[in-house]
Order: sequence, then structure tokens, then C-alpha cells
Amino acid sequence: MTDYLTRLNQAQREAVEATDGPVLVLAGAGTGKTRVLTTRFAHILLSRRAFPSQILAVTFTNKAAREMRERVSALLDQPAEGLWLGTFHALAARMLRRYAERVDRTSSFSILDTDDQLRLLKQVMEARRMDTKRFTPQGLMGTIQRWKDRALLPDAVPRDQDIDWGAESARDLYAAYQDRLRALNACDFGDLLLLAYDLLRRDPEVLADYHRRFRYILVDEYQDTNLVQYYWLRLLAQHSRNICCVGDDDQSIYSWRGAEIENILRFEADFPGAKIVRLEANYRSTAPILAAASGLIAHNEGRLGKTLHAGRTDATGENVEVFAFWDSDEESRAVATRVETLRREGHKLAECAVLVRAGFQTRAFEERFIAIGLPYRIIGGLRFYERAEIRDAIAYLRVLAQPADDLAFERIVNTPKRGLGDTALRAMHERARADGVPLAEAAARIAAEATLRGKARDGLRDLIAKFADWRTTLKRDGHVITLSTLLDESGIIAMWQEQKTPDAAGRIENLKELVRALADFDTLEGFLEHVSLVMDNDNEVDDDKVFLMTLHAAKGLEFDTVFLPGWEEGVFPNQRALDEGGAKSLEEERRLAYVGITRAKQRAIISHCANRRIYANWQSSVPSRFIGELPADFITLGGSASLARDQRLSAPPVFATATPLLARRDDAWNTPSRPARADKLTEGTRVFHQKFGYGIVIDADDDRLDIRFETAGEKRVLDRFVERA
DNA sequence: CTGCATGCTCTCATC
DNA sequence: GAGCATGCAG
Repeated sequence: MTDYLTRLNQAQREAVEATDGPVLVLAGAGTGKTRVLTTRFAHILLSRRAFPSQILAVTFTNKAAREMRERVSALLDQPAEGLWLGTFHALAARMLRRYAERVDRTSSFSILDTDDQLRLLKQVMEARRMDTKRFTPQGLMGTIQRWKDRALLPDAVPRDQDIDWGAESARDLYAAYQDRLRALNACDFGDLLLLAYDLLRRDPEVLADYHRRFRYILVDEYQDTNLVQYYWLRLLAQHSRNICCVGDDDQSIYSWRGAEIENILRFEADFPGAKIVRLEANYRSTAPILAAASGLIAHNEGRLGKTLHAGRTDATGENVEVFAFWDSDEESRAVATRVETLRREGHKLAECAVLVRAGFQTRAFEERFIAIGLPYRIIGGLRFYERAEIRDAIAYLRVLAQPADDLAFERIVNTPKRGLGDTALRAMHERARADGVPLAEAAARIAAEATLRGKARDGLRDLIAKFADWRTTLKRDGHVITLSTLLDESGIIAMWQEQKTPDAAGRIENLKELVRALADFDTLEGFLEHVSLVMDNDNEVDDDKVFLMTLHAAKGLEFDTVFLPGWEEGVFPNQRALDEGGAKSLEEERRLAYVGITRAKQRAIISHCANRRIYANWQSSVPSRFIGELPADFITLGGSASLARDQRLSAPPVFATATPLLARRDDAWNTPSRPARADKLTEGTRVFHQKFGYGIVIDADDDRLDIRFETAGEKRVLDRFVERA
């Protein structure tokens, strides 16, 4: 019965068997983190230390939660039911619904998405006659969210941390926003955690209840926790002290959404007597890939320190390749060519991934892939539940389930168009405020009277009557039939049928899919919870397509071949990140690079371009400093840009020939496509640049020249890209 | 109240 | 360079 333990290595086994007291498992990339987590879960159950309902297991994504549930079920050989296993937000919501009245909500409170949040905040600002153009709701929302991430309710925000937002105080606006949320019987995502924590902190009875319940706590991706999540965990763990956190400080890449890497760095101090287990045997990548990744991440200072070594005996392999290209067109062409070569050699497309720093970089690859007919898939585009037609349909359901949900009502009151514009909406808002009732109720009262005229009045009366009908349908025939009736009678389907745009048919398909999805749920409320918290979109996984995604989206995944394009200063490391966060952000960018390389099992191919178009104009770019930080012994340089120019013009991109074209790397990474010039260009020299045309050198700093071009403006370029004119 | 022209912004992307 | 939000004319 303990044979599940024999499948683990020494360190993994240690992490599983240290059941009591605080434990931090530092799990490097590819070291079997999920296996340890799930085995530990099963071990606690099988050794009869706790019942399933006495374990709290927290993840960040639904995908991770699902995976854990499946693997635990497999280990136990029975479906894992009645577990407190889920994302931070889902578990917090579960607690809040149970004790809703203690946080001034009812158990059917709505969970607002980003869109709703912004609209609500904008309303708060407009009510104070603020200029929402100069002081954007987005900006203020960022501040509020950072406060929420740090467990600060409005009253707790220190005066000296308040900032001016127009003529108002951000803290006051935050308080007003929270009041509106309470009035709407709603929570935003930040509230789920903040209010759940505040509830435990304020209410000893509730805290004692959960202390009694949870004997063991498991936390995944601990390096991504923010302060409120950390406080929440600490409160829950203070009784049993059996908390096991798994994470990797080297893969902390979410500071911009509130994650505090300090949480993991500080673990021993937070939980005295904590046991630390390091998982360093990597079963994923070849030795050169690991060496390159380790060499790179060693440049970071704020680390707990861990060195990956190859756990596989067959881990020898090719060096990491670094290629230089002239521009992003050539780069994408070369990647596509290389993918085709791999395919011809019998590799699966789905085992290739292109990982970029920022979303805009995917476009060049998409265009190229479309041009040559290479199937690809983008991860992290618009999710199913974020599409307009789906959000509309869901807003109808939200109004049915929760008549006080003003935001949902506002969204659909004139969708499809029923002649209800600003004027009508303002009348409803005024009536709602005057009578102290939700918007939908105010609308019903207005409709019954003669306030509005013509199209507006008929449209509103019709809508109110239909909602009454649908409520009857809901009681009589259930939620699935109600949704199909509603889609039909509301005019949503007709609205899309009338549209002649090519995607209209797809949208109607999506709506049908929504009805099918709803059928999987027993209640409308259960479905709405799913929609708010579980935005699944991992359909169509079986077909063979190249993956195209951001580095962030790639965390936790692995591929035989990984392409890492765009390693240029400004792009990666990202200039904006550096501007905002300085040295700390540089380390996070480096961790992102580390995450990228460690996704590769067999081959990692890094590339950079000498020229890149940013928005409208061309800029010459310098290779990323990260390329220079890779250990020379494990990389191979090449690339078409390093061939002689006439050769390059006649021959196709030579990405596929993985021969090292430049031997000396110091020289090479500074000289992406041309040898260094022998003669130095000085101030005042007239020059010619292939992309920018003619210009005058206005400053020279070693091989970097500042040039004022006649048409392209001022640019900084490497001297080897210009000729004397 | 709606359709069209102009203006502005432009990481990462979880729940 | 392009998509989205807002401003104005009908």
C-alpha cells in the first residue's frame, strides 16, 4: 500500500513524508512538483492522518486544481470528493457564501469581472463629477487592487499612502467603491480574498470553525502569493501548524499583479522550525539546457539558492542555440522554416512552442504561419466567457438570479437595441436612487408609469414583461430551457443573425455551446459561480498545432522544442518593466527568461533581431543582456544575419542548418549581423543606413552612434549598420 | 438614439 | 499601425 512512495526520489520522498509542522518544498523547474503535491495529499489520507474534508489544498489556477484532483483520485483509486481543493478565489468565495451575512452580503452575491469593476468605479467617479479622462478608472483601479492585495480595507490604508486622484483622495474613492459593491451585493476578485481574510481576522467563531476543520494545508506556487493570501493562510495554519508550501523563488514572475516573492524568501522566519526540502533533480531537460538556465539565473541575487541537475541518464543533448537576424520578418520566417524541418524529421507540431515576452510579438509569427499554412494555436487570447455574446447572455442570467445586480441589468437593458439610451438610463438611475431600490426594480416602476414615451416605453415594458415570464419558466422548466427561451425571446439570436459579419455564425454557435455548458450544472447559481471563477477554455487539445504564447502563459508547460525570439534590450528585458521596477524588475525579467528556457525538453532556440518595428517606426536593437549571461560552453551561435550579405540574399534563411557560424561569442553577441567596423565614425559624419536612409552622426559612444536621420528622426544604432555616405 | 469620424494608447494576464 | 473609446452630425 505504500508503493506510491517507492516511485519517488530521496528528496521527493522527504517532502511527502514530512507531514507534520511547517514545510517549504523548493521545487525547481521540472523536478516533479505536482507529483510531490499529489502524493503528499494521498499519503496523508492513506496513512489515516486526516479525512478528505480535513485537508485544504490551494492552487492559483483552475487547471492546476483540476490536475491535482484528477491525480489524487488516480492515486486513491476513487473519485476525490468533498475536498477543499481549489483556487484561492474559489475557496475564499466558498467561505464567504457560507458566512455571507457577516460580511454584509447575502449568499447569492455576484462576483464582478474586470469589466464590471471598471464600469462601477467609473460610475463612482462620475457621480463626483470627476474627469475620467485625465484620471482614468483603470489607474485608480490599479491602486485599489494593490491595496486589496496588501489586505488593506479603506479604513486601514495609512494616510500617508493615500494619493490624490484629481481633486479627490484615492482612499475616499476606494471607500465609496466598496460601499457600492456592498449595495449591489457584489464582490470583485480582490474582495473575495480580502473579505475572507477580514472575516477570519475579526470573527473568532468563524476562525475556530475552520481551525477545527482543516488539519493539513497544502499550497501550490507559493512564490506567487500576495500579502492577503499569505495572511489568510497564516491565520488558517496557526492552529494545526501543518502547512506545506510548494514553490520556486526562481519562477516568481507575477509581481505586477501583487505577488510578493518575499513570502517565500521569508518562509523560515514566518514559520519557525520549518523544514525546507529542495527538489533539484530535473527530469525534463537535457544537460545543456539545464546548464544554460542555471547559469543565467545565477545572475540574480535575491534567491534561496538551488541548482538543477539532470535527473535523467539520457540527458546529453544539443547546445542551446542563439541566432541573430536582421529583422522580425526574417526571424519569423526562420522559426517557421525550422518548425517545418522538425516536422519533416518526424516531430510533432504540438511539441514545438514559440514563447514571446509580449502579446504583440505573436503577430509576426501568426502571419508567417498563416502564409505557409502551418497550423498553430494561440494560448491566452479571448476566453470563451469573455466574448461579447456570451457576456450578454450571462448578464441576462445574472439579472434572473440576482435582481439587485445593477451592472448586469445595465449591460443588457439596451442589448439588443430597444431604444433605451442615455436619457432612459438616467431616468432609471434617478428613480433607483430616489426609491432606494435596485435598477431593475426602478425600471419596472418606470415602465408601469408614463415617464418614458414611444419606443423607449414600449421597449422597457416589453423587457420587464419578458423577465417576469422567464422567472416563471425558470421555476417551472429549469435553467436550461430558460436560457434557450431567453436567447430566442430577448432577440440576442436575431441580433446576430442579422449581422452580416463573418464571425456572426460563430457567435451563434458559441451561444449554443453556452446552453450545452449550462446543462452540466444543477442550478443556475452553480453555473454563474463557475463562470465567474472557472473560465475554462482548454478545448481542442488533441490536434497537432504549434503553440504560440507568452512566457507567462507557458509557466508549468513543457515542449520538446522551444523557440525564444525577441531577446533584445527593451523587448526582453522589457523596457517598461525596467522603468517601473528597476533592479527588482530586471531580476523578474531574468526569472522569466529562466522559465522560458526550462520549458524545453530537447531544444531551446533563442534569437534576436538587429532591427525591430515598434508601433509605426523602425528601431535598431541591441541583443538582450541575458544572451551575454548564458554560459558560453552550452550555447551555439548562428543565424542568417551573420552570413555575408550577398549570400544571405540568395540563400533562404539558414536557421535550419544548425551549424555554428560564429565561434567567438564575446564578439558575436555584440555583433548580431556584421563584423565590427575597423574605422570609427565621428560626430558630423554623413552616413547611410539601410532602413533609415541618410543622416548625420550627432554623438558617438564606442560602437553606438546617435544619428539624426533626414526622414526617420533621431536613432541610436550600432556603427556596423551604417556606411559613410 | 445611432452611425461614422477622429483621437489615443499601446506588458505580462490569474481569478 | 490598429483597435477601442469618445465626440459630433443626422
